Amino acid sequence: MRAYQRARPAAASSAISLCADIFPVSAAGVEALRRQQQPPLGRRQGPGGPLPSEIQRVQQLSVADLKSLVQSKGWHKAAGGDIGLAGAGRTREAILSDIVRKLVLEEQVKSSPATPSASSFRSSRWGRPAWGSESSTSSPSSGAAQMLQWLTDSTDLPCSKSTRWGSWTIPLRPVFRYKPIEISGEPCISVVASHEAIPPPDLHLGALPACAKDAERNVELIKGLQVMMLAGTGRPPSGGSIVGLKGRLGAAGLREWLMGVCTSEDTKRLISQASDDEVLWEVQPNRGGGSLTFLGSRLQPKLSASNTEQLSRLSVSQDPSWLMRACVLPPGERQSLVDGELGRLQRVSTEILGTLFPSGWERASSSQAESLGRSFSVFPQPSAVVGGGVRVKSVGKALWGAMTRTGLYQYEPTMGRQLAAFGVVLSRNPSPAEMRQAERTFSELSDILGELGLEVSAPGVASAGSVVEALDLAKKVGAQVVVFFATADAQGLYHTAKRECMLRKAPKLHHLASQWIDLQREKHDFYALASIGLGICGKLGHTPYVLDSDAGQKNQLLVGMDVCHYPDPKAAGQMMHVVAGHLQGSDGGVESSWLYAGHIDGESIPPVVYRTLLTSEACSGRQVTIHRDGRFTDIEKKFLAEHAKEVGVEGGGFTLVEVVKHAAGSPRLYSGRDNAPPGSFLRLSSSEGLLVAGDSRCAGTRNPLLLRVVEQPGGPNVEQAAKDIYRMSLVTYSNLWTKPRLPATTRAADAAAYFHASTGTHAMLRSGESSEALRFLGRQQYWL
DNA sequence: GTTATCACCTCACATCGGGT
DNA sequence: ACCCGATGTGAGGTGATAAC
Repeated sequence: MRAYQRARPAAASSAISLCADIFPVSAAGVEALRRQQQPPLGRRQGPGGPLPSEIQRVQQLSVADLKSLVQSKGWHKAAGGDIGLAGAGRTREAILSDIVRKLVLEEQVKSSPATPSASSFRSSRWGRPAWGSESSTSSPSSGAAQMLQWLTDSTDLPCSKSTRWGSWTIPLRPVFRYKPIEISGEPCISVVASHEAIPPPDLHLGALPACAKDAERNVELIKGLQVMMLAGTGRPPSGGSIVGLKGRLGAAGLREWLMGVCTSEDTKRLISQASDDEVLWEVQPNRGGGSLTFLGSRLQPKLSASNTEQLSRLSVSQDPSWLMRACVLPPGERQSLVDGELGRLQRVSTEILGTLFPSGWERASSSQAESLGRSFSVFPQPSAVVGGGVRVKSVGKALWGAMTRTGLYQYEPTMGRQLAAFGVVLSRNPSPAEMRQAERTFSELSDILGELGLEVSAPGVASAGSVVEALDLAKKVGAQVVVFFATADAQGLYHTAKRECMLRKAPKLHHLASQWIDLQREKHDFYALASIGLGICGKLGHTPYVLDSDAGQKNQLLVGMDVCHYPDPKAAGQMMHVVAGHLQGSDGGVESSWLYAGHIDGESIPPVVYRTLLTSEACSGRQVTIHRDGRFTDIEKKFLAEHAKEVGVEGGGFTLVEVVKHAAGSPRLYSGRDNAPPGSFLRLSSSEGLLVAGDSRCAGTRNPLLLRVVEQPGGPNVEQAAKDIYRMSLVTYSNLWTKPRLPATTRAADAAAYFHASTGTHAMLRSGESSEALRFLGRQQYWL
């Protein structure tokens, strides 16, 4: 009791403390560095010599060499420069630091936005959609970010960890990327850390028994293996893939032939030294050209995702995902890595770091003063509402328990609680064991649906040799949902089954609902079955739960839009576009979903699509927010501004929100040393922000979404937009136990577009000669 | 059953520089 | 002004895993 009383105020008062891998820089410091710019060099240095290599060279020089370099460049005090060569504190380290600073500044001048020759900013992925401020073409701290990037890239970073693979220890080297970013106009630097695997020198084909001793036996397994070719002196390794086995070096004439072919002296020496049983491989270079012959010991297997599986088949390691897992960075580790690198930079170039961060570098965090600290917030998690208006947590056992006690929020009125289900094993000749397994799963699933308040009527599980046969049986019994049990010989029928169900009507439904269950997978436990059951409810058009209303957002329409392009099955070589639109209320309840298939000029969603979806009936007197997967084009913005007036949208305009899934390396958000909780938000400007959504418990650091609100009449409100998106991320009928990262709006649009493309139904919806089609697809969530 | 995490691969596309 | 290859970048797909 005492402990409870003590603990509670503490928990309530200490609102979660958030921070991000974003570091405010001193505006004065950035400006000072800019002013120090020297006049551009008379001659332009070759583009092939990026600064890092220059710094790398300089770092190896002796004190004497460093001093003479300073003198030759005219940087020493005697020549009017600002680098002292002697006196107190003028250690090698100090002089080196000054030289590095000079080199960095020189390079910055060459590619600064003011210099016409600069191209790196325009082509940079950060050049155009500048973070934090869309209006400015280049944020004030972009030069600072580049400077830090050069400093980091100029050193071979020590490997921070390693992973075991077979008998090798593979070092993992940290990689850092710096970007300019603004928080409420304050210049900052964001840092994103990742890892890359460095193949050790002794890891080569000659050292893999399967590719050396047993090479002849494994040729077929080894063909296609991606390798790096260690060419002669100076040349960087280039990539290629194994196309065949040439033979052993000792075979008649091979050594002499290879000696004659090779030009590099180094290579010739290696060949003459190699033993007779060294294997020679034919390699097809990725660059093109004819295949080349290499010594096994001069070929390193690529440590890449696609290659690890093939390597694992060579029985070096049984686990092909070792690399991926080793590279995952838990939040605490990621923070330490970033801290360590900034600390290292401070030692390498005290002056630059000191100018950018006069009072030491510190993460932007919610505990900071003024606008910086207030830019962080955590949205409260809304409750879910189930049958009888009961409110519960929107995820997991609580939600399940509430739905089983008081029923779903709404059973589709036309259907009520009755459900005709049909189970069928897809196999010409199912084994008794397979039938038993299917029957048991089907009955468990029926029980689950019963718990959700549905009165399931179902004949026993049948079997059918084809999808059509199965659906004819389903039709006879008036089934509204078909559960397919797939045996080994039905694996390829998934898309056919989905397509046929989509195209068939069912009693009281737009289309037949379907569920695919793979009998080859291990038995479905309660968690899986509960998710399947919930999914079936969504596919039937029921509304299992909605969200508790958000004060102030009473009458809102949320729209998700997604555009995909796919090859047109009717016109070879042409692309067709699939636009999916998804309308729901602010409580998450589905209102309707639409699909457009046809050709599109550019990336713009055709006006006819918006005109059909966003009618006056749907929009009049409501606030309407459109979530777009990707960017709105200018044409769309212009059209929507006009259209909003026509349909009488509240507030005079649509709220347009761009949801960017993979904003190249979004800086991560934390709560202390842990992942930031879902609902965490960092406001970057009036129109941009980073949002953490989803509650997956992966080991890694969560990747926030980048949200951008397009300018609008009432002024953009990125906070409200982020709140809506967080709320919508809590609405899923496909899984009871975890929440996705994306809002239901764009997720539904995305999934629907993918569904049609993968089943081929996007082309079939076009009737007759028409090259395009716009269809209303009802409220059933067939894409689940 | 679904979900996100990591790096890399491939493909498509834009842009740049060096020519003519 | 135009072409062409080189270069760089983005999007989307890949696979194992653990959690509920």
